[in-house]
Amino acid sequence: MTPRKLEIFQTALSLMKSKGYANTTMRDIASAVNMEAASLYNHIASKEDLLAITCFDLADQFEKGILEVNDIYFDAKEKLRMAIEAHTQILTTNLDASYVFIHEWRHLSADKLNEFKHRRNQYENGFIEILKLGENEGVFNEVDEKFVVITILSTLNATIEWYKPNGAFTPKQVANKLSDFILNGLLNIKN
Amino acid sequence: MTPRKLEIFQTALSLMKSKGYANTTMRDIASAVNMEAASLYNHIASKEDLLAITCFDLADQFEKGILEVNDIYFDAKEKLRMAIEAHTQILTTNLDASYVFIHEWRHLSADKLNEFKHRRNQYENGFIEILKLGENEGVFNEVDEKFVVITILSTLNATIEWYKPNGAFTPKQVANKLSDFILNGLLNIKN
DNA sequence: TTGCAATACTAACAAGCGTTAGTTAGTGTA
DNA sequence: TACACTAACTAACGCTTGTTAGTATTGCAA
Repeated sequence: MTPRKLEIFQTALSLMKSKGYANTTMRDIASAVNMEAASLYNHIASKEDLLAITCFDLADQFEKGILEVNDIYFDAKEKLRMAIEAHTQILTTNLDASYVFIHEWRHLSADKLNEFKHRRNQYENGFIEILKLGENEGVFNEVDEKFVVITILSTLNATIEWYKPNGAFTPKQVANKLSDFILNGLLNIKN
Repeated sequence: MTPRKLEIFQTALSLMKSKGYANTTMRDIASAVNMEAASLYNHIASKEDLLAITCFDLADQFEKGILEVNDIYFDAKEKLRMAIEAHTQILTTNLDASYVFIHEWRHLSADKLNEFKHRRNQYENGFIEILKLGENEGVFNEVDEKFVVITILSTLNATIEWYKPNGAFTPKQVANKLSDFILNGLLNIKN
């Protein structure tokens, strides 16, 4: 990844974050990096590559995170906190890419779309494993795992809608807020 | 709204749900209702109208819901449950429209986009009102309200990713699951 | 029965799209 | 000096898009 290619990716992701994939043209991206649209093709193969490489690179990171958590022996509560922290770390350190990943993946072409969905399913299964462990331990409430895992991931992904890299919270602090919310809920324990 | 116009809207929303707004062409919609693209313009003014009318109609419903909840005297816990139920009712009884509302609103043109964001902010403020009430009552944990309201709404909106109208749960049951999750969290109280 | 409004059609336009072809200037290497 | 490589350019292609103009058909109201 040459510096110029990196610049193109970062610029493209930033544009796609604010305007969406479909509304971001190659000419938009080109003019944002001061070149002609045709010149982009010296660096990337196609517009879809920008999306696909971004999506699958992040998918790699997410998978690596959940696999590491599930490879280690810990109780479910601790595992869930670790998985949440890993997820949050990736989101907050790749804000634009994460935004595109979460909102624009359905613009992938058919075969890549299938692969993407399959890998997302596997990732969800990693969380379901933790939930089941917690239920066996008696630590988590018995839940509809599919419902809960979608809910948890939506909760985590909401981070990209408000997080500012130089704002009040470190990624670790965000992860703790999210873990507390997911584990304890909104109610004050006294009540 | 004539029957034919209704059919066009429902068909368009269904297509936009599966393919996205940008990838759904007027010719797609037309052929799905067995007419030519040009004929659609006897019923609707533009492609964006399909999106805008859908978004603002749902916005009306959401606003009405939160206003009713906040106009009634109740404790915060009950109010939050009511707001969650109202939100879930609208989502589950307008699945395609809700999907488009949640995922495609950013394709609105500039001025409508501003109005949309403004109204979404007002809706969030309705929830923040409940959160503050709950903190004053000592019932809710002290929280960063902006963080929590975005998190809650993301949690609620995740419903459209899995809910099936003729599936196992009524809207009311879904609302209860969501309320329980948001209020109590995942942890078994015994622990 | 006439006339009008609603609804469909065919044909086409202007704009914008991603991408390719062919070329050129600059840079480092044999 | 000669060559190859990189990265930029101009020009254009083929296609799709939302939309408009103009016209035909239909069914109800007068």
